[in-house]
Amino acid sequence: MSLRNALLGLLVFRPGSGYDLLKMFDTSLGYVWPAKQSQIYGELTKLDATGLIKVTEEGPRGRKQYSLTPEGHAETVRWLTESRESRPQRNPMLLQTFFLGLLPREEAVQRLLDHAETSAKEHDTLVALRDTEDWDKDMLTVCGRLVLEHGIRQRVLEQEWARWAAEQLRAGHVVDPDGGPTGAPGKETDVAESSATGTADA
Amino acid sequence: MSLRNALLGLLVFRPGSGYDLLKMFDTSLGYVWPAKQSQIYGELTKLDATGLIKVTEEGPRGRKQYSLTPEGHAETVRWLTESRESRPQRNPMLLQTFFLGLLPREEAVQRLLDHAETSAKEHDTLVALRDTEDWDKDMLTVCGRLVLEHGIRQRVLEQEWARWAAEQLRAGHVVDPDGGPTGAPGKETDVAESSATGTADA
DNA sequence: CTTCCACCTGTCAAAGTTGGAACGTCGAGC
DNA sequence: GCTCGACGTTCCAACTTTGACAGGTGGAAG
Repeated sequence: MSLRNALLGLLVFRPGSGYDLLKMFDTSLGYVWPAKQSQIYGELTKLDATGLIKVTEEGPRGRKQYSLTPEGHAETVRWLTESRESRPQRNPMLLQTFFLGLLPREEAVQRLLDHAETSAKEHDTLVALRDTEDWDKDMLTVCGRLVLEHGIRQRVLEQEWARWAAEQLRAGHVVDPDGGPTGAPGKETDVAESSATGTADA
Repeated sequence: MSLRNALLGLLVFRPGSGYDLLKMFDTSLGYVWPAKQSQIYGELTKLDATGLIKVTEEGPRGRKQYSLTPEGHAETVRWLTESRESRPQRNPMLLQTFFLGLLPREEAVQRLLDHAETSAKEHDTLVALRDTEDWDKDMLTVCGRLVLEHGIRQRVLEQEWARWAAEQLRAGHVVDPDGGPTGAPGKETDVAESSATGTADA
């Protein structure tokens, strides 16, 4: 339901075609709300039908420029005001982490360190972006920066956490079914045979 | 595609019925990978058909206890080893933040502070959980703790970021179309009229 | 002995997402 | 004059997720 709001949000600032919007998703908004071309065009058609946006201009290559209608603007503000239902987010990386005990210990540690490194690279990319001179020319100025900063902090967190977690595993804080901490460099460090529930986060 | 792996992962530790698995999702795994009952039962049927799991016991109330087959175990390990495609995650909160400039300034600030408070509450819940005595009785010991720790750190980040962001907005680091920083307590602090791209993160 | 709750499964429609194919056009450069 | 890349749209099949409905059983408490 939020792709719809993302599109409306972008159209508040300036009218644009499906292609324009697609570009914005690819270069920026997509970092917090990915969307494919097929989905965007489809949603635009629906929004047009609903009357939240309308075609205000038709360009050369069959280009259709959409603009927000007053209803569309109202809907956007309503959406921003609406209370967010904070549902847990899917996180493939944490899901895997949950079951990392099934891998040999060194392999598990490596997985975590890889994550740290990936995050470090992403971090650098985002920082470079933040420090770009012409930022203000291309981006939603203020709030875009807030979101970008979140991304940067997030990457720092991922790095620190992953290294900490790797250390935990490496240090042998692994408890086998019988309870004692294991130091064995054995093949498979299958953890927690006896119980199958865990707790995590979003 | 990962619900499948989540189910397999849980079944590695002990056989269980759809109902058992549902419980685990509700109380723990669901924090990193939410799933509804209808989805779980459906997926179990499919996994059974594929031969990755099989019914090893039928209980009183039509209960079907599933266990991993060797193929299922192999698949789980394969999945853990497989490289993760780090696709950006959807984040409704950041999506809204992106467009927060459409709200009157004080309202926007309040949105951010609300987020901080929500995160603080979640943080406390997770910390309480971490410090629970009988943790090891109910949870996947080691890796579950790693994931839990991630959740805790994440909540700290959210709080700090949200307060920082609120401060940024409040401090009037808002640039109007003409470029100058705005201090006006005006009705609508519509930001960034002139440009419609932003950059964010996952 | 009845009632209620926890247990336990199944199915379905609707919506959201993914990934890809297909098709046409304008402009720049060779 | 041709080609190629960027522009620009539409459609579709497959899969995932959500939310609800529908139904049946065992045991404990009153």
